[in-house]
Amino acid sequence: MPNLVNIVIPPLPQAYTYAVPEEIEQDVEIGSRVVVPLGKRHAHGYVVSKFPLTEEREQSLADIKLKPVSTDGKGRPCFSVSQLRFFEWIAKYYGDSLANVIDVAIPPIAPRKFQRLVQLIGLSSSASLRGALQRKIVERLQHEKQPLPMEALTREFRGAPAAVRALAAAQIVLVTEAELVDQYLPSTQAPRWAKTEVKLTAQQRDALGILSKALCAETYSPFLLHGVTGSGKTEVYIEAIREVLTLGKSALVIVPEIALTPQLIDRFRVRLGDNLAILHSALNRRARWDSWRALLEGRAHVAIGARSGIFAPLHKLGLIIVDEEHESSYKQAEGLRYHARDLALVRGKLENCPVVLGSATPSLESYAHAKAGHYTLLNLPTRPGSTQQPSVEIVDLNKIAPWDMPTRSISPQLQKSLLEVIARGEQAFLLYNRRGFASYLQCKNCNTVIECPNCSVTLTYHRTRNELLCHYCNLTMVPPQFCSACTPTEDKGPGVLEQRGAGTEKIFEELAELLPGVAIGRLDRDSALDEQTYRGILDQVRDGTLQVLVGTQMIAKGHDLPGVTLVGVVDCDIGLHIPDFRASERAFQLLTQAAGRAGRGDKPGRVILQTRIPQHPSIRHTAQNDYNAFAAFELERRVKTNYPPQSRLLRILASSADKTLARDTLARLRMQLDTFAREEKLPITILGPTAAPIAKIKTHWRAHMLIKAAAAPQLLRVMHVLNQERYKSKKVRLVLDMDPQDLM
DNA sequence: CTCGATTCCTGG
DNA sequence: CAGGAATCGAGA
Repeated sequence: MPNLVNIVIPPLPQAYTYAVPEEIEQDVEIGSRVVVPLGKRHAHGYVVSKFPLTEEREQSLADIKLKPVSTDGKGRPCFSVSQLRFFEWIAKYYGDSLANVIDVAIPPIAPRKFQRLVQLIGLSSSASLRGALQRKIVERLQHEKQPLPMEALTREFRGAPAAVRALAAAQIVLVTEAELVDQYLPSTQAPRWAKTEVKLTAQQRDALGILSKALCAETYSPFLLHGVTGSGKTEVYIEAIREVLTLGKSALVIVPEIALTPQLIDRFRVRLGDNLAILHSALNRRARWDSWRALLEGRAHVAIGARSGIFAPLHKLGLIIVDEEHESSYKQAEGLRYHARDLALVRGKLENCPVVLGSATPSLESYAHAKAGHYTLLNLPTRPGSTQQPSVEIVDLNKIAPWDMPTRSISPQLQKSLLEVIARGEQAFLLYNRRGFASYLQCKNCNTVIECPNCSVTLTYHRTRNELLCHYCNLTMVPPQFCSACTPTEDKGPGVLEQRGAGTEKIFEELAELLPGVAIGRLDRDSALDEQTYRGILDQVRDGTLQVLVGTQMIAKGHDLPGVTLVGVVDCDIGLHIPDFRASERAFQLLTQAAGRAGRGDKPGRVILQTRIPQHPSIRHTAQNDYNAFAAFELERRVKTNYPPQSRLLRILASSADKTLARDTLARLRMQLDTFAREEKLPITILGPTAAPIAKIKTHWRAHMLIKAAAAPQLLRVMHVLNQERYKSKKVRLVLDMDPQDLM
């Protein structure tokens, strides 16, 4: 009787049963990547279960003809059994297929690449060398300690292959075949600034002490490390990881994509050695696959990765760290909408290991868990050494007459501080969380605002490109001079379009006017097109080439630039008036993180918050540097309104090219769910359907519905019902988003 | 009625 | 997803 296996073949949602030929029995394990005949072709799949063919199985499989699996190569597993349990949990929780989870979790395999290496073996009495070329090659090899790739020799000397062949025949050189390992290789030498040994502060030692106990225990234990900006959370992480490694276990570190820089990696590598695998979407295919295999084969014991790093194949996981746990970018915004921080906790539970969530501004979800005693709270309330938290001043824009403003957006107070900072040779960050030059163009005559033809948003004017740009579908157009919506009138002529609302480009211009001769830079998605330019701009701040940097939220994230002593938030109110229950929380996090960029060196930092609502909790508590007060206030509001963390949410987003179909579909589903909830006595609240805040994106009309429940299991039952309906109409796309972050 | 295009459906 | 079957619809 042959053994059978269930194979998942992404993107096909279900599993298929195949027979295992006896010859390759040992090569087919859970997690093995196999080749299977599927219809008239061959496909790649993963083994997800293995079982013998019994009588009853034969019955249930009676109407299908079993085909055999085969392996390509060794058939080593791509993931472990415990990872499979994790994948199954994810599939169930997010209402997706196991196949899709595996597809998202496993990096695409890269074909192995080999290179020929040439090394010197025989003694090179020059007498035995024939020709100048052979002599040159031998000379070249003598200067190298390590074997040289054939490719390099060929590049250097024309006709090298033939000469090497001759040298090999004469036993002077040895040519070997080696697999080309294309892993991430940061600077091999420790960078100047990276300290190999660090003395922990008393606070850091205390936090580490509590963690240490848990590291030995082999049980799930979640921690919330609440450390103010600049308090040195990374040092605690690194020391904890070192302990994990001495226990013979492995550790996983998740950081936001934007923080996963060569600098950070060097910092870890200097202290942890080459034991490190990096998982990063910017790595090429082979490098990513190589990191994966290094972990799988136990050659590396620490993984650092962005969101998708949570799937890393570590053995004997002893610690999971999620840095900046409040970052909403940990939630995948499309496809499998998983939350890496939430999954870190799930994985910790499945693997029986501690999980550390770190942040200066914890999410309310994590704060609530800590407060309820579900997580152990670790505090780093101050910066190490003599470094102080910056002093914060709120500037109430209501109290300043427009004619007293040095420029439209810069207050006298901010101007004064900027001038002082520049005079002292220090640097300033200005946060303005909006791209472009003008948010929209409006007709002076008829007040029509230019909107994107595909999306229900205004087009932003970008002056450096001289284009109107849609931030949702990337449509660009040449800005028209006059309004096309109204007919020109006798007295006024055609409708003139006015620029309204500012963006970073506008603030940049105001600064240039205000501070002639000062080197000002801009950091936003438009100026930092790729990793390179992004690093470049920050390096210019680091080396003092730039004195003032204006930018979007990009400038608020994690940089440690000692020269920056002033942070100005040009308009704190952006983002506070959007229809999202997390608006206040996000604003507080952004403001506090931005403020945290100031005064990280020896010089004291200063923060200026410009606002028209100075009494707003997000702004007030940022100014007082009081996370706990803000969190307590906001949590109470969430309790009153029954939003997370008080409740759990499931969002159902419908979109369709037809203007009413999306909403009608949801209305029908709502009736169905109402009935279901009544019959099953399911305590849920359904909000909507309503048009989504952005009613149209890329010509598709959007409607949504929110389901609230006290706990996840109720939402999972709803999800199950909806999944039946999900693919019934091709004209409407239904997205089920568990624990949504984005409600737009 | 026919041919090519388009949609639908299945795969072990 | 890919391949084949079923269905559609324009042209003869």
